[in-house]
Amino acid sequence: MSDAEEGRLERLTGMLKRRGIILPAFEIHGGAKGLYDFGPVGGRLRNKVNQAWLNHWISLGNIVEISCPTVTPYAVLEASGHVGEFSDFLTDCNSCEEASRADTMLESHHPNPDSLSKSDLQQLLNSINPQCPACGASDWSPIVAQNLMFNTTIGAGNSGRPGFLRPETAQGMFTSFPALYRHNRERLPFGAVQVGKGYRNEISPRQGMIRLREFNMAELEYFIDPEIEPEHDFSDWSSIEMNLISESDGQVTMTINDAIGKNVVRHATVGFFMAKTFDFLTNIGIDSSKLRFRQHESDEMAHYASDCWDVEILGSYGWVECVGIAHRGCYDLESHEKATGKTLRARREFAQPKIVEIDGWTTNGATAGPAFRALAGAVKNAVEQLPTSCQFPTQISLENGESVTVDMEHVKRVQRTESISGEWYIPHVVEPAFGIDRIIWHLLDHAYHESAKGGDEYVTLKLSKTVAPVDYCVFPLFEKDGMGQLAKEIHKSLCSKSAIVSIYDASGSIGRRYARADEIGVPICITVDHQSLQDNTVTLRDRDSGQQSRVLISEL
RNA sequence: GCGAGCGUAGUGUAGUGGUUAUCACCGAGCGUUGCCAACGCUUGAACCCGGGUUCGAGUCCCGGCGCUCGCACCA
Repeated sequence: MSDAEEGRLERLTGMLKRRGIILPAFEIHGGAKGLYDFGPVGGRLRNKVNQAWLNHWISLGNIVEISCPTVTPYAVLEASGHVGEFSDFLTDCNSCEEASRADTMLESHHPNPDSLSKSDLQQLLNSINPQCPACGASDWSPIVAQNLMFNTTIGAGNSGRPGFLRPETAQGMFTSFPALYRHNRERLPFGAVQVGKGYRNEISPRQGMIRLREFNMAELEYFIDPEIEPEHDFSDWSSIEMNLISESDGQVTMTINDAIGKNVVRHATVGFFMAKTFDFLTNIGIDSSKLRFRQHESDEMAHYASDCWDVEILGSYGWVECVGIAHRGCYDLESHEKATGKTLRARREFAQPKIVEIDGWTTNGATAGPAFRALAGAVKNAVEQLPTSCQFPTQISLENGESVTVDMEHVKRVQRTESISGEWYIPHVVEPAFGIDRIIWHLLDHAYHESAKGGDEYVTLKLSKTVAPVDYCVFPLFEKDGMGQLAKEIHKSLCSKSAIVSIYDASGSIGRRYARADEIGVPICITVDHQSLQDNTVTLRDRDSGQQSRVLISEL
């Protein structure tokens, strides 16, 4: 990062803290790494982003919103693979005892240290022996694997059982698949969305909002039948060229439709969600020229995924992954099925039912049991192998070499016709997963504009109207002659409208008040002046152009 | 935390140690209707988990987990 960029970043984070958008949490107690507050302005911003996200997906028509607990029993995350796999490789500085991630320290010495095994990573660490980012020493303890989940105990004392705070919202959507399936009238495809908190006990949180220990995430799990070719309409994006970094072709620019046609994007539903994600991000104010899709390398992708694209956004910390769109196959549902023995499947009917004839023998438990005692199980197995034409009594030899006589009273005929009308299969899942905090960070980063105004530095936060935390500021030119009162009335009537936030501000010069409003990105300022008292009009000032226009109060 | 009771399809349930695990509603498909839970045919779905006793466990025993009710506590 250049000095100029570093200066901008410092001024931006300073402004965010000063104006109550994003600030370090628990600061009066010394703060806590990786934990941030959304302040009085940021809280509203976060909510609007979450809401815009939900609306964006729910409008597809086959998506439902659910909300699952963050406290999660051990067994759930064991089944999902998180207990075993979800860990980072950690090494301690022997000089200052600061823990660091071995892979991140070696990033400049290996193309993808994240993919290395523990022993390879240890070898690389030994040969490079990097400096400790905290104290500068080069003396490291052996690498240990550290699980990234916050563990907790569900219930008190001896009756408590182990659990974790969820590291992602997804598992709750997989475990409630049967309810979702039935709710959706047993028809695929459908999806479930959830916004909420996730927790990862990061070893070294840094870069502000980029790596957090408690974070806001928003995930869609979209369930599809792998045997049905997906049909998506890409006409909305036919003229939009997207920046793609593909595993095989490197950096390319093409429409999403072409990318699917050329198999750069391997699955149409993944491509569809990439396009929808592009829309979402640009609608809320991400600069499309600072947005790219990067395909995971084979060694970077989770072993079960068949294709995965990250959305990376360019900001003060470089290109940062903010969204992951993964084709997860049947891995998740299958894992929970194996762990629980419950059915997590969807059904497809055959065009024609299959007819299966069953005709043979089995034992009659009520007579064969007492007759053969300990051998009853083996006799049953042997009898079920007998041909339909078998005559009783008959002599049969068992697996253990013994020979028994089976009478007619020990057996019964099994004869029926089964008609099999369909089959059960495990749906595949395509999952777009959004890091809301990272997206909000980049919204702010992209919206933050510095300019010179009369020799002073002037800040405008050019947030999109869909996410701007404050919709209107109402200013009386002066708080006298009834202007203050009229302005308060306007403010009050705006506040009474649902989903509208207005701020009343009468302190300081009018220019200073515009500047305050611009700094938190208020799109429109309303000013009550002398003329307002006579003709019931006010001036509307547009944030980005500074243009003013007069409108009737009744038309606001 | 204490005491009592209970865990069978999505829901509510039946099930003398041997059934292809009952019934109803329900869901899906097709048809007849045609506007606020209609009808017919086809079809789908379950014994909480783990041990034990037994030739054989939904059923008996033990442990775990969960739920309900009362008491205690509580945002």
